[in-house]
Amino acid sequence: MISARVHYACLALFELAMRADDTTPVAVREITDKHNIPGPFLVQILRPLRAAGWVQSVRGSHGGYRLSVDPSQITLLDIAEAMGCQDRNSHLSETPTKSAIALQHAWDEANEASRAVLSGLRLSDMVERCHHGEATMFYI
Amino acid sequence: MISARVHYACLALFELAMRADDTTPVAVREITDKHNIPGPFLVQILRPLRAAGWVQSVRGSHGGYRLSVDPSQITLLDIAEAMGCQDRNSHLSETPTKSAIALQHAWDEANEASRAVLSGLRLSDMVERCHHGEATMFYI
DNA sequence: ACAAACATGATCTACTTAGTCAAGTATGGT
DNA sequence: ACCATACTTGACTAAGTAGATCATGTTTGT
Repeated sequence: MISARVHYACLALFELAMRADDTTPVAVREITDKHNIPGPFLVQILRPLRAAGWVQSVRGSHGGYRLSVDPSQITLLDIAEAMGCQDRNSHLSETPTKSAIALQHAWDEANEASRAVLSGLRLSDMVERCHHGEATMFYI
Repeated sequence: MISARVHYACLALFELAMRADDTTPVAVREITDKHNIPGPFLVQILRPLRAAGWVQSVRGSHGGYRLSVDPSQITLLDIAEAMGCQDRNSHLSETPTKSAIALQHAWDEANEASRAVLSGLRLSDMVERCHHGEATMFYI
């Protein structure tokens, strides 16, 4: 359900958010090293993030990336959707039966439930969680 | 998130559940015709359903399938899991960072939310929904 | 000029899903 | 006994996606 792209994108954004007070840009290399993200893969993941206006890139020597929005403005759902993953969640034909429609509603409900969770988690929340340790924050 | 296999499996089980009072088995052909399921594909979908003990097969002429459990005993989550879909939901390496752990918790939460929806929908509920029409049952 | 670092587009491989096929086995009707 | 019907099993193919890599170009600081 969650692709590696989305996961890596989130890790990169966390990293940028955590270093947002420092004005010097963060090199791709620093992120891939710290989070074990396969080298040039992150580059193509950062593209949609830049297209979404969430990060800025600085070219040339000492270049890198910088967060360009407030971390409380982005949710995990936003990130997941920006990465343009394929959803094969519609199974309705042109002439769906009652069963198929009822079933599709069920899938939609389930999907909506997980989207609700992700849309409730902002980038700022996640950064806070990382700083406070994870022991007491999950109640599942 | 929901594969065609799971969708088809549910449709087949709906059909069997709706005709459970009739004791004559339902031929695969009848199900594929009614629900536009590609021919021999349903056959291999019925296999895990039989393995789970939810359907019985009758061989030979006038054979077919019959539901062998109470429809209130099976949930959509049960069906989805019985179809053995791949989950690529764990993104943790051997030495995960705090960020990766916090993020994985978020994915798990989202996943759990949708599982909760599916585990709340029993086969009997779905059959009822099909019979009553779908207008008033969803509140999203 | 040179090196560091981002930009872009093409490409490759492995895996999963969806769907098909063929040969075999069991059962009921004639 | 024979035959049509219908399930059983396992192998197989096709297409699409995710994950990852590479080569080449461009920008900027020293």
